Order: sequence, then structure tokens, then C-alpha cells
Amino acid sequence: MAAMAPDTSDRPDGLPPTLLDLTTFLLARTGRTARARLADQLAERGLRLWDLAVLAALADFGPQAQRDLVHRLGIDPSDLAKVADQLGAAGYVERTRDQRDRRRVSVAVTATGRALLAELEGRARAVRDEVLAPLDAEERRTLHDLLLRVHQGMAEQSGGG
Amino acid sequence: MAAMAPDTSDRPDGLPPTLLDLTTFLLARTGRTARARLADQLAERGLRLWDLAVLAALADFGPQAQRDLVHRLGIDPSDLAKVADQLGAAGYVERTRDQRDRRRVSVAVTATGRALLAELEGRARAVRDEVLAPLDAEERRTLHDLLLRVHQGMAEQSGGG
DNA sequence: GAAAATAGTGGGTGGGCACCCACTATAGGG
DNA sequence: CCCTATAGTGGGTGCCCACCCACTATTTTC
Repeated sequence: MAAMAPDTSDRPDGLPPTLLDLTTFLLARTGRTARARLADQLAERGLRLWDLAVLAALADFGPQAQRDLVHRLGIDPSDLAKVADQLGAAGYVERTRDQRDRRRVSVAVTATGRALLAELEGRARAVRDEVLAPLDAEERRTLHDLLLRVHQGMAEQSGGG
Repeated sequence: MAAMAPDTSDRPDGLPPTLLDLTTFLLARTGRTARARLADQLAERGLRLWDLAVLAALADFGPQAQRDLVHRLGIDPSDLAKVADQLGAAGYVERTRDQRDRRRVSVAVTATGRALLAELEGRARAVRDEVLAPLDAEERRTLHDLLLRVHQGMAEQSGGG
């Protein structure tokens, strides 16, 4: 693909070099597209990004109180309540009162939830393959690594390291 | 900074590995943060991202009709009208009826606009230095290059290359 | 010169996301 | 016990963004 002569006139491309020189802009723009495509995939299941994050956290770290999820994911407690509520109604998670501290609601992912998560991961990988099409395997690894470190840096900055 | 022992318990960090394994997710998340910080900088001048894009396009490609900007930047014509209107009111651009085709409005960046653009570029670079703090100079170049190619791939995909 | 296409404008819509507050229930400290 | 802090919930707000439609002015086509 893309072996034809570039016809600059009817391409939506051709962003100003000034913008393309700004890594901040590139990161923002590619990130926006990636997010949008991922969100589209989730939307096909009636889900949003937070749903994926919550499922992943529960699968990785096991059942835990909402307060822990709030802390770990940096989501607003009130928003999490809604997400958990919806996931619970759909049978993807189970919520039980913690008997040692009855203020707390412990959330656990169900088998159905795990299956959903696996599917979502697949969709996310499909999006990645689409988005990172121009890169070969090693470049993808490099990009992933760099982004991971950038992300960790961000976490430290806002987390007050 | 960040020379102290990591206290995993009160960090907003610790996202689920499942998520950190998804490049799509990383790209989306770092992109979101980058965008937010850039938007913050622009907001200090009462501007939004499109304002920067429009100024850059005019500076790079010279005066042109709104339809060209629409085409080049992929912005909605109606939205561009508003952006151009605001930039015009603030004196950053000048809008004149094209005398050869009086339907068209030609937009040109003013001297003030160029000065503003220069300042905004500086702010964007500052954000970049903040966001890419964990990376050395060569890694930043690599990241920029990879993102640029990813971006071009996206443009081809949606532009029907 | 009538009809169809094009350029720009104004107004409005819907979705997502972050954020905040008031309130209930429970726990823990003195 | 009373007081304070914590956990969760429901409801609501504001921002941004993308998108769409109706309308006017102008140009192009036949």
C-alpha cells in the first residue's frame, strides 16, 4: 500500500511542520486517535475506558475495596461507584460488603468479567496493530518502552515523588 | 527529586500490568496528559488547541482561504469560522474577502500573531521537556521519529491513501 | 439567467470526562 | 457515648470536542 505517487492536494495530511516539530503535539494527536479507536472498540460492548481499567485492575490485583481502586487508578470515587454499578449489573464484577469494615464494598471480577477482559485486550491489540502499522516489531517495542517510561515519569510528577 | 525510597502504598501509580502492556493504552494515556498540559498553557492565553494549529498553518503555508485550512487541518468548517473569528478579533489574524472569488475569506497571520505563535511554541517545548523528562536527547529524537511515522500512517489510513 | 455547486456563518446537539457537593452508613478515638 | 474520620452513593456542573443543519452569498455550469 501507499506505493502510488503522493497527491498532496487531496490529502487530509500536510499538517504544518511547525506542529509536526512539537513532540507534545504529536503525542497529543496520536494519543487522541489511539484513544478514540480504543473507545470505539469498547463502545461496541457498551463500555468506556474506565470499565477496561477497572476490570484489568481487579484481574491483576484481585478483589479489593473501591477505595483501593480509587487510589490505584486515580479515578473519582463517585465515578467509580457508577462504573462498578454498571459492571455489576452486567455481571462482570461482584460487589460484596466487607464484613470486617462494613463501610467498604469489595469488588471482584467474575468469570464472565475475565472473559470480557480477554476479549477487550484482543481488541486493544488489534487497534495497536492498526495504529502502529508503519512500525516493525522492534520499533514497536522501542516505542512501548519509551512510552512506559514517559508514563512512569508522569506518575511520579503528579504523585509527588 | 524522586531520590527517596519508593513508597508503593501511597502512590497513584501501580496501574495494572495488563493495561501497561497495551501500547494503545499507554499512547492514549500519555497523549491525554500531554494534551492536557499543552491545553493548560494555551488556556493561559485564552486559546485552545485549534488556535495553535491555525496559527501554525498560516505561518507555515502563508495566507489562504478557510476552505484550505479546513482541508489541511481536518477541522470542521463551522468550527474554523469560530476560531478564525476569535483570532481575528484578538488581532492575531486578518481576514479579507478574496476578490477573485468573493465567496472565499482569505486568512493571514499578523505580526502579533507570529509573535504569539513563537511564544506558544516555547510553551509547547517547555511541556515537552516536562513530559519527556525521563528520556535523554537521543531517546527523545527516537520517540519523536516513531510518533511522526505513526501519525503519518494514521493520516494515510483515514485519508484513504 | 436559472440551476447547481461552493464558501462561510450561526446555532445547536450529544458524548465523554473530570470534578464537586451533600448525604448515608459505618468505624474508631477520646 | 459523642465526635470525627472514612467509604460509598446520587446528583449535578462545566469544559471540550466533534458533528450536523439551515441559511446567505457567490460562482460556475449549461
